[in-house]
Amino acid sequence: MPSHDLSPPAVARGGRAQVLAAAAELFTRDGYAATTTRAIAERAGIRQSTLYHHFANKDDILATLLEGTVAPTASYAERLLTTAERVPGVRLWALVRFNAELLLGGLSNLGALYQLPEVRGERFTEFRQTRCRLAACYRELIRPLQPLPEAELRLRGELVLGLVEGAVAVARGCSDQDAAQVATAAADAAVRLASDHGCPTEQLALLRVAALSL
Amino acid sequence: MPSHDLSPPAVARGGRAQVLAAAAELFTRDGYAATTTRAIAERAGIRQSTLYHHFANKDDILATLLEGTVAPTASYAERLLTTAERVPGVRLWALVRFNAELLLGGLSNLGALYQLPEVRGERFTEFRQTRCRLAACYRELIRPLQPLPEAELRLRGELVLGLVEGAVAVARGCSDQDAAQVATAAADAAVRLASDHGCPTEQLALLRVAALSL
DNA sequence: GTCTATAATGAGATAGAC
DNA sequence: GTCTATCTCATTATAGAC
Repeated sequence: MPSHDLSPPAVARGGRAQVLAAAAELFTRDGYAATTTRAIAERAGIRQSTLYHHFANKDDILATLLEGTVAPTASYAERLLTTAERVPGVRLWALVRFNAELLLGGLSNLGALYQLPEVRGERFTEFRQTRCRLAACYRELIRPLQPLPEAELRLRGELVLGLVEGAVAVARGCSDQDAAQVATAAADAAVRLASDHGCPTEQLALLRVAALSL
Repeated sequence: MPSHDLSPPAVARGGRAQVLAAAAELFTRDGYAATTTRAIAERAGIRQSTLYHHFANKDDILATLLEGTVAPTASYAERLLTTAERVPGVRLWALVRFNAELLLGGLSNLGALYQLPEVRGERFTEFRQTRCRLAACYRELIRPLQPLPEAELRLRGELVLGLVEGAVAVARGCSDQDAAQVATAAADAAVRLASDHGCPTEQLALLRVAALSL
């Protein structure tokens, strides 16, 4: 056999992907601590003990899930920073929209799990670092919208990031709003939040078009 | 003895108040499910089983805690609605500031617990209803800032409320920011978020003064 | 890679003396 | 109103056969 797995992430029956999907649904619906490994296994169509063939423990499942949502967003954000878009706000809108859609659009609202106390553990170092990289990108996209001392930029960046991750809670509350609408609303709100002078609806419409064609 | 307790909520040694304070700290630090009744009791200076003399069960402790933060805020909000303040935004600023300070300023950041899956249970009906009343107040304070169809007003209200409750997560991240600063920043952000045209820093300064003297 | 079986632990809650 | 003692049950994780 080769020294590195060559085909691990294929969607197999009862495989890793099934377990992750099941865990995502249950973690977001019932909470992490309240979700038992039995419940995950049952939903994935395997026995509880078989989980430990795919993952080292329960934390490992959560960490995999979180890294899976934050890593693509950070990559997207870093690519975004290399593009030459002159109009301030367009890239921020695009990033928030991307971020919110990824968090909301999947099978489950993984964003709500970012705040979990368990995430302070060691197994989640990589996740936290990637999220820091993402936060830095947010700051770079806010900066041209509003000149701000570094400390205040930091705070504003965290508020915007908090708004995005908090949008999942909103989506839960408004049952008749679908994910795309909430993601768009979050992107609008983020741009408004970023700058002191806000952003009127007409200008926002232009921003959206530009952002969607990035 | 009288038919109703006449002096139950006094801060007694090992009493209800001690238990609540201990639970608040542990719930916010370690999470609800991960906090054991033993740990709460130990911190309150009593034995685990004695908890059940003060509360029916674990949920009962959490529900008491949550009702204790949302009820004063809803009362304040409803009083605010009866006052005659003409400048739009002043009352919204005041409410957000009050709300954020209460959530952040106590011993613990109870706002983070609002999103808990357990809160969907029956024991939390009263809490959820009070929070709905609070949300309605938020909408009434946003309305004069920005004319909006009812559905969009609803969404925007939820975003603002989410921002406030999410501010606790921000406060955790920025260790060098104290609660008052974050609360002020949240109030600023909320006013900016509420209206399409935002709110420049100078105008915000006037708003703050007016709000603080309400 | 999945299973059965079970170990090892710790949880919430109750009983009843003082 | 607090204690000691304990019940009952569910949990994570492991061992080892197939």
